[in-house]
Amino acid sequence: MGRAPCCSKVGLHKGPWTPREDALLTKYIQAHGEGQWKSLPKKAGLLRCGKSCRLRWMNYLRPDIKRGNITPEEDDLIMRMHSLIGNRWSLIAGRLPGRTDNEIKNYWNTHLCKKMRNQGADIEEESPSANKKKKRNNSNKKKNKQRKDKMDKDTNEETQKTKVYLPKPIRVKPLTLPRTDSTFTLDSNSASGASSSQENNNKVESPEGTKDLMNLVCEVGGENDGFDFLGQENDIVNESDVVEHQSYFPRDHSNGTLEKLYDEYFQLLNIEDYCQYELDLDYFAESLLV
DNA sequence: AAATCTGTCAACCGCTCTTAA
DNA sequence: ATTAAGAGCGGTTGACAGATT
Repeated sequence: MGRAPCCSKVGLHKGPWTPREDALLTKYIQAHGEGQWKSLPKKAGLLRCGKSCRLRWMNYLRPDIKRGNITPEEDDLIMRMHSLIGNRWSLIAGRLPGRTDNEIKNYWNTHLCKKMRNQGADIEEESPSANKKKKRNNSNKKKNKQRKDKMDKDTNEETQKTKVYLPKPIRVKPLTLPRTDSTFTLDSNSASGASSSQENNNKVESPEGTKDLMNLVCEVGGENDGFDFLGQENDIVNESDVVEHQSYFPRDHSNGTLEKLYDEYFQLLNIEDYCQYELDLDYFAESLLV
């Protein structure tokens, strides 16, 4: 539709947030709640666009944000989830209470991508942006100090907050194709999530691929109930959902898609580890179907 | 000690999806 | 049915810190 970017307004601040801005935003949201991002900056007395406010809140200021290193358990879950659904960072983050999609995405790009590559996975050698990063600007020591001071301050504030690890709500509807351009890596040979267009060979790009994923998600959800491979008696979805889901299933198994997904899914979740995540995956499926 | 390189991550951008008028 | 605003997502950028040369 060609709307102008929300941050295009003259006079709006961009770049790193100041402690004062953080305080204003936090105070406003604590008083009035989240939402109405468009009008929030004005009401809160911020010279920021709503989008920027939302991002700052979601990725940094929320009280339930979990700080600190990714644990090995989280690391493992991220890898498995990524193998399963690709770069759906918000979905993956939804499985890791207190973690943000941005954090997961960054973690993947900086740690796991490399790790997978070292393991011989079919990951691209280096993202285009990684090459560009090599040109650095090391000036502006003043900003260095400002940032450090701010981070120190934030850290102190963080430690004083009571952290409540609430699961992140997920906006996924099982009956619609979530994104027309969505791609899902379901090729277990690559065991990777393919983060760039260079890896399209490993992706299922068609809408059919999307359907496969949604079906797979339903399978996950029904598992504890002795799930039906065709999703016909999935206790989690409601009746009407089931009908529509069935219409998505490739009834013609001649191409073996469903069987392949099934195999890959259990390869990804080998029995030992799966026991560890069983409860979480069950919850995962339920939350997807909200 | 200075310059350069590399890793990290907050923030931005552009796009799609949802919803309401 | 159409349109526009709001919301959210994933990709990318760039500033900064620490490591290396």
